Amino acid sequence: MANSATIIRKEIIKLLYFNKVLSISALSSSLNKSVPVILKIINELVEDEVIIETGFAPSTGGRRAVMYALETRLQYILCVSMDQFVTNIALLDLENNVVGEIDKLHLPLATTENALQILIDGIVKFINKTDVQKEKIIAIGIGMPGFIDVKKGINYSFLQANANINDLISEATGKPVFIDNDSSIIALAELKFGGARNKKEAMVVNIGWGVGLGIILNSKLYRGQNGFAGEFSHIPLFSNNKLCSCGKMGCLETETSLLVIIEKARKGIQEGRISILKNKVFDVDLERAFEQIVLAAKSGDQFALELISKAAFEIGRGVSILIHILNPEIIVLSGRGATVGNLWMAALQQAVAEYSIPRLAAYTELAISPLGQKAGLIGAAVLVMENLEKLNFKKAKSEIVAE
Amino acid sequence: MANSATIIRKEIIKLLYFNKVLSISALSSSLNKSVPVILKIINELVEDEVIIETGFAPSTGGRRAVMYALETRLQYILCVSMDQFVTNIALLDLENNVVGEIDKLHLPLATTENALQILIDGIVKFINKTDVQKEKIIAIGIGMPGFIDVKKGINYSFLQANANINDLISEATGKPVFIDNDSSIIALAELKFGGARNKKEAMVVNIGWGVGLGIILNSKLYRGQNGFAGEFSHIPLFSNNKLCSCGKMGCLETETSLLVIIEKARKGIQEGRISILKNKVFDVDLERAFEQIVLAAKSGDQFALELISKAAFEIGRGVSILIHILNPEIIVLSGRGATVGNLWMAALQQAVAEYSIPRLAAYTELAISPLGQKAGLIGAAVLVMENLEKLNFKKAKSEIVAE
DNA sequence: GAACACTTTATTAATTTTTTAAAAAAGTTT
DNA sequence: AAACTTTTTTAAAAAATTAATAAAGTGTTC
Repeated sequence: MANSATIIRKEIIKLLYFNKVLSISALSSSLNKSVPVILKIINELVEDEVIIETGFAPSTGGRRAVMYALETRLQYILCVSMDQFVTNIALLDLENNVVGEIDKLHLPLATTENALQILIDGIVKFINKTDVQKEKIIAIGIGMPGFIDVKKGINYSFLQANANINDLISEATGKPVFIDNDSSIIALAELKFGGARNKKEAMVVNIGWGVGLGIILNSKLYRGQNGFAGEFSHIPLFSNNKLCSCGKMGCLETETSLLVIIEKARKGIQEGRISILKNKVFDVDLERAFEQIVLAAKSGDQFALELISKAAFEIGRGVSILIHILNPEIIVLSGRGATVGNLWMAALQQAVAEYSIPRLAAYTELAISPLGQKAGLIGAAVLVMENLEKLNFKKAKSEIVAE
Repeated sequence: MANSATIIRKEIIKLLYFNKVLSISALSSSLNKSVPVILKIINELVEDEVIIETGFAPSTGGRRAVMYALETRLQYILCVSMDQFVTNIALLDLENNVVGEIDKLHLPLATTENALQILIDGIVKFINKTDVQKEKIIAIGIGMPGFIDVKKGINYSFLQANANINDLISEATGKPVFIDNDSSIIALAELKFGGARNKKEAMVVNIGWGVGLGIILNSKLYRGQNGFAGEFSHIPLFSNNKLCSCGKMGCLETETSLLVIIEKARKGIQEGRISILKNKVFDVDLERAFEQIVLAAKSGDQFALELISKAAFEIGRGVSILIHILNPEIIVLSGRGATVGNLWMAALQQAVAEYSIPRLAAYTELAISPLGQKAGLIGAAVLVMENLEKLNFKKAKSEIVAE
C-alpha cells in the first residue's frame, strides 16, 4: 500500500543513501514534513534495523543532533556498466563500495548475435559466484549504450529481443531490473556523487567510443519525450562529408569519439607521422589502443596530443551550443575518456571561449569527473535507488525482499 | 500569510484562468486535494465574487458537475510586448481578450538613449487613458528582448538603468511588475494557450528580428541557471566568417533572422535579381519591409521565396540540434515571422529530415503557432498569472488589491 | 567558574487540518 | 422502476502540524 508513511519511509532511505548521514531535523526540512512525523518513522526504521544511529552531529550552538545512517551491509545492488565493447558487473553496497571482484565481459554489442543471452548468463554466473547472500541483493541496475525506451524495456540499437529486456533478466535472476542509457546513468552518478553534486543544471559529457550526454535539469535527470534526450553524438556540426554510423553526414561523432581518435592515429602513422605510437598495434584491442595514445600524450608525444586536442576542441564547440541553449551551471567531463580529463581541458576551454558569448560562458564551470571509471557502476546503483518506490522493502533484519 | 488555504485559493484561480471552466472534482484531482477541501474554498471564492457558477457539465453517466469560472471582467492585466523596434501595450481581461485599443510605440531599443523612460511614460499614459478603473488592473507583465535577470530586474542588453527595472516601473504606476525575455514569454503563451498546450516538452522558436527560443520542459518554462537559456540565435553553426552583433562569427542569426532576410533582399535587388521587390524601399520601416517580402513570397515571387526558404532551412538545422539534445514532443514556430508560418514549413521540415536521426525526428511534431501576433501579449498575461502567489488578492467585490 | 541567557534538538500533548467514509442528491441506463 | 454512476454534502476518523515542554549544549557576565 502506498500510504504516506511508506512513501516517507522510502524517501528517508533514499536521502540517507545519497547523503550518508542525516539528522531528524535535516530530514524534516528536506522532506517538508514535521519533526514528529519523521521521528516516528525513524524510530520504526531503527526498530527494523534498516538504519542505525551513528552518534552526534557537531554542535551548532545548541543541543547536538543524533545522526542516522543506513545499515549499509544489509543490502546490495548488482550493477552492470556496459559500453559497446566491454561489460562490467559488480556488487555495490549502500556506500558505493565494490564488494568482491568486478567481472569483465568482452561483449561487442554490434557484432554479437546473442549478446543479450551472454549478458544474462554473465549476470546469473556472477550472482551464483558471489559470497553475498542472494537475498541481500535487492535489485539490478544496468547502463547500456543505445536508444532505450526505459518504460517498455527496449533497446532499439543493441540487444535485440522480442520481449521486455527487464523482464527477461528479471526472470533469469529473480530480481527487479532497471536499465537506462549509459550516458544517462553516468550523469546520475555525477549528479549524486560526482562532479555535478548539488547542481541544478549540469551537462555530463560521456567521452567514450561515442560522445554521449547526460542532461541534469532541476537536479533531475532529463530524459525527454521518449528517453532519447542527450543524443549529442549526432548533432550536425561539420561539413566534412564524413558518413557517420547513423547514416547522416557531419555528426559531432565523426570528429571526436575515441574510435575516431584511434582511427586517425592509425592513419597518421601509416602516412608517416613521427610519433612514439609508430610501432604500436591498433587493430586488436581498442581499450589497449586508447590507453597507448593516452600514454603517448602524457609523455609529451606531439602527434598524440594533437589528436586529443583536436577532438577536445570540437567537443568544445558542441559544448558551447549546450551552454547557449541550456545555460547550465557546470559541464562535467566523464566516462572512459575523462579518466585523463586534463588532457582534454585546455582545448575544450579554448573552444568554449571562442564559440560562446562571454556573459554566458562566464557562468558555466568546466570540470572533470572525480569518479573516473567507477561512474558507470555507481550510476547503475543510483538508478536502482531512484526507483526505490517500485521495490518492496520489507521489515528488515536482513529481510529486505523485493518483489 | 501563506497558509495552505491561501495557496490553494490561488492555485484554483490559476487553474481557472488557464482552463476557463472546471468542476470541483476536476480541481480536486488536479491539485491532489480532497473534495471537501476544494469545496470549502470554492464556496468562499463564490461568496467573494471572484468566481461564478457557469452551469452544469455534460453528464458522464451520473450527477452532473457544477462548473465554475473566473469573474473575468473584475480584473485586468496590463500587457507589454516589446521587440527591438516596436512596443505594444494592451489591457487583457482574464479571458485574454484585448480590452480597448492596443498602443503601439516605435521604440528602437538599441539606439534610443532614454528607452526605459519612454517605456514608463507610455505605460503611465496608457493607464490614464483607459476606460477601465485603475484599481482593476492587478499587475503589469512585460516581455522584452535581451539578457534578462528576472530576479534582479536587470536587462543586460537594453533599457540600461542603475536600478531594478521592475521597481522603477512599479513606482511610476503603483502596480506590481513582472518582466521576462520576449521569447520566454512567447513560449509561456504557447504552452498555456497555443501550439504547445498540454505538451510536456516543447521548443518555441520565436522568429523575429533575431531567432529566439523559449524552452518548455516538464510543462514549465525552463530558464537555466541565470535565466539566459534559449540563446538559440548565437549557437555556432556556420563557417561563413560573418561577424555577428554578439562579436562572434558564424552564429545562427547571421543567416536566419528577419533582419538578415531584409538585408539579403536589398543586396540581391542591388545586384539585379529579378523580383517584384525591385521597386520597393527597404530602408525606412523594417516592419513594412518584411511585410513586403512576405507579400512577394505569397504571390509566388521566386526571389522572396528563396530568401525565406533558405533561412527556414538553416533554422531547421538548428532545430534538429534541439531535437537531438532535448527530444521534445513539438517544435512550435511563433513570433512575428510565424504569422506566415506555412512559408517556412517546407524548408524547415526538409532540413530536419536531412539532419536528424529518423527515429528521433519521427517523434517530434512541427507546428505553427495558432496565436499569431497576440502571443507576446498573452504571454505577458501568463507571466503575471504564473506569479499570482506574489500578488495579494484581497476579498473581492471588485476589490482585488495588489501590493 | 558558576549562574544566566540563548540555541538547537527531542519528546509529548493539544489543536488543526485533511482525508476517508457515509449518505444524500441528481442523472443515466437497462 | 431498479440498478448503477457521478457529484455534492455532512459526519467521523485519521494524520499532521503547532505549540509546549524537556533535554543538552554554547556563550557571556560578574
